[in-house]
Formats: sequence, C-alpha cells, structure tokens
Amino acid sequence: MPSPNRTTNEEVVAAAREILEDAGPGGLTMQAVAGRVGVRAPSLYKRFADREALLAAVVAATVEELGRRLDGAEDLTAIARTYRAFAHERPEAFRLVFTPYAEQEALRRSAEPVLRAAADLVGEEDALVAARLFTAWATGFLHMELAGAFRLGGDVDEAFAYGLDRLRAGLLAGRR
Amino acid sequence: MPSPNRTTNEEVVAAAREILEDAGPGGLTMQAVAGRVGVRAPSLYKRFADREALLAAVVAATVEELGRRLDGAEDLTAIARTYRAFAHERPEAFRLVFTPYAEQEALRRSAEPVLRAAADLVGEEDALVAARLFTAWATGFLHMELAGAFRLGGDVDEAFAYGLDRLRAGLLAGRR
DNA sequence: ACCTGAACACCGTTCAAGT
DNA sequence: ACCTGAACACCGTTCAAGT
Repeated sequence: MPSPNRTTNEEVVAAAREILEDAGPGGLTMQAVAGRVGVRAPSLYKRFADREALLAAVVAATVEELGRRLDGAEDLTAIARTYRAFAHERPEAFRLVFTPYAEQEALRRSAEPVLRAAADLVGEEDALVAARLFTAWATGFLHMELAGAFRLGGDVDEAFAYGLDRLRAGLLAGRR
Repeated sequence: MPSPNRTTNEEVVAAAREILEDAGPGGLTMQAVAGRVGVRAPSLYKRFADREALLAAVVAATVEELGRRLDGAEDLTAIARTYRAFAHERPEAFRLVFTPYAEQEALRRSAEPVLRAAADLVGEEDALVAARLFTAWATGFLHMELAGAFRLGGDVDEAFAYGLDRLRAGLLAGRR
C-alpha cells in the first residue's frame, strides 16, 4: 500500500538551513531536522545517504542562492556589498561554503559574475587571477569579521571600503 | 597518597594537534587524545573543562607557532610565503584559526609582523587597514586553496603571486 | 512505497571508588 | 592528588516490522 511522502528534499534542506543558523553546526542533528519537518530521524535516510550528504545539500542550496543574488551585481563594488550582506544574513552557512562539503559546480556558477566584473577591469587574459584575488579577499575578510577577529579596534566598514578601494586600484594598475 | 601526573597539558595539546591533522576534527575525540598520552578519557577533564576548551588550546598553540614563524619574516612577500607554508603544513589547524575558538590575544600577537610590514609600505596611519587587507586576502586564498576551490583550472602558485603583486601595488598607490 | 520503534555503536561527560 | 570503571545522555545509523 503506497503511502504519500510526508515531506520533500527541499523542505528538509530548508529546515536544515534554518536550524543551522539558529543552533550552529552542532545543533544541526538529524533528529532536530526530522522533528521540524514532522518525521522521525530514520526517514531522512531515504532522502540523504547520511548527515554529511545533508550538509552538502545545505551548502549547495546556500551557494545557489548566493549565485542568484550575485547575478544582479554588475561591478566588484556591488558584488562585494552583496557578498557581505549575504554572509551577515547566513553566517553559519557562509562558514561552510569554503569547506570540502562544497561542490565545485555550484561554486563555479556563483563565480561567474565575479569573472565578468574582473574581466571588465583587467581584461580577459587576467580575469581568472583577478577574480581569485577579489574572492579570496572578500571571503577572508568575511570569515575574519564573522569570527570576531576585528573586535580589537578600528572600524570594520572602513577596513572593508579601504580593502575594496586598494584592490581595485591594484588591479587597474596591472592592466595590460 | 599523591600520584604523579601521568601527562601534562602540553603533551595533551601536542597529541590533539597530531590527531587533528591525521583524522580531522571529527577524529579528534577525547578517547583518541587520551589514548595517545596513555590515560583514560575522564582524566582529560582534570586539565580541560571540556572538548571545546581542548580545541581552544589547540588553536592557541597553533596561532602561537604561526606567530613565532612570522617573527622572522620582514616584508609582506616573506610573510605571505611563511603563512602559506604553515597552512599547507597544518591544514586542519589552520582551518580552525579563524573560528570563534580562537583567542583574541594570540591573534593580535601574530598580527604584529603584518602590521609592521604594512606600516613600512603605507605608513603608520593606514597600517591597520592595510594589514587587514593583506591578512584577509591571504587567509581567504588559503581557505579556498585548502577547500579545493582552485581545482577547476589555472595555476594556483601563479594566482598567489599575482594576488600578492597587485595587492602591494594597490597599497603603494594609496600611500599618503 | 514510505515510515517508525527498537537496537547498536560511539562519543562527551560525570562521579563514586580506587591507589 | 590523580586516575579510572561504570554509568548516563545524546547522536548517527541500520533494519525488521508496520501501514
């Protein structure tokens, strides 16, 4: 006798993302996720091989959303602003993006707008290395900000603006 | 009847650091650490309040060692090289440095050489923001490299050299 | 077909009892 | 004083049995 699905993969991932932000990675238990979608923990194994696979799906959904938002950003300034707003909104998920959980494919898609903006600045030939410089800076800055590494002094917004400004200047000067 | 200590805090932390690199954070269990220093897991609670406190001590020791190595580096190029070599040597510990586990004090000490090198380049007034630009880039780059985010194409060494070069150029151009 | 209770392995942590 | 066996709570995961 077939019984209808009591939940969906999308619903499970959405629940996991909420729990992740509310309770951190340690609070993201199979039981907590199951409870939020109204099933028991063993049922989740029909949908995800194990907790790690669920985490990978959470990261994939996060990277996808980030990619969608970045699509609207046209230059490095807009991209940086969007990127930072996203990290502030979903700090726990953001922390997981650059871990081995992340899938290459989704990362590549979300890197597209950065590559385009970098090409506009330095040309096609150096677009990749320039995009990596920008992404590494933005990623590192946000990781440090979220970890509280900037609590010691100085204005964080000012440091972000300075970094973006000097980065753009360095890229423009290296044009060829 | 007093019994002599069968281990020391330093030995426990050293064991934990080895296990962390060999087996990742998931393999860093209290039992594994205890086993390596020749005691049972409950004994560790005489030395560290809980697993999180032990992890914090691991990160503190890591940051301290990084700081010691950076002391020998005089300019941003040398610092970048040292920083990258360290991340390659202890990837798992490096990943934990910019998390809430890290203590502010140790981080500040290890930031000293970067501040000095930044001041040499842009002057005292902008040294802090310049150091944050450099550190964010280096940290982000290494996190991405360790996460395999650069496996898609292009030469990683070249991207690192390009980033450092453009960063220095941007800083120099902003001198005032 | 999908779901679950029960069970197992494993881990963090506590504590009374050993020396 | 330091160490440990035993116990407890909690979690990931499996699976036979339910509908």
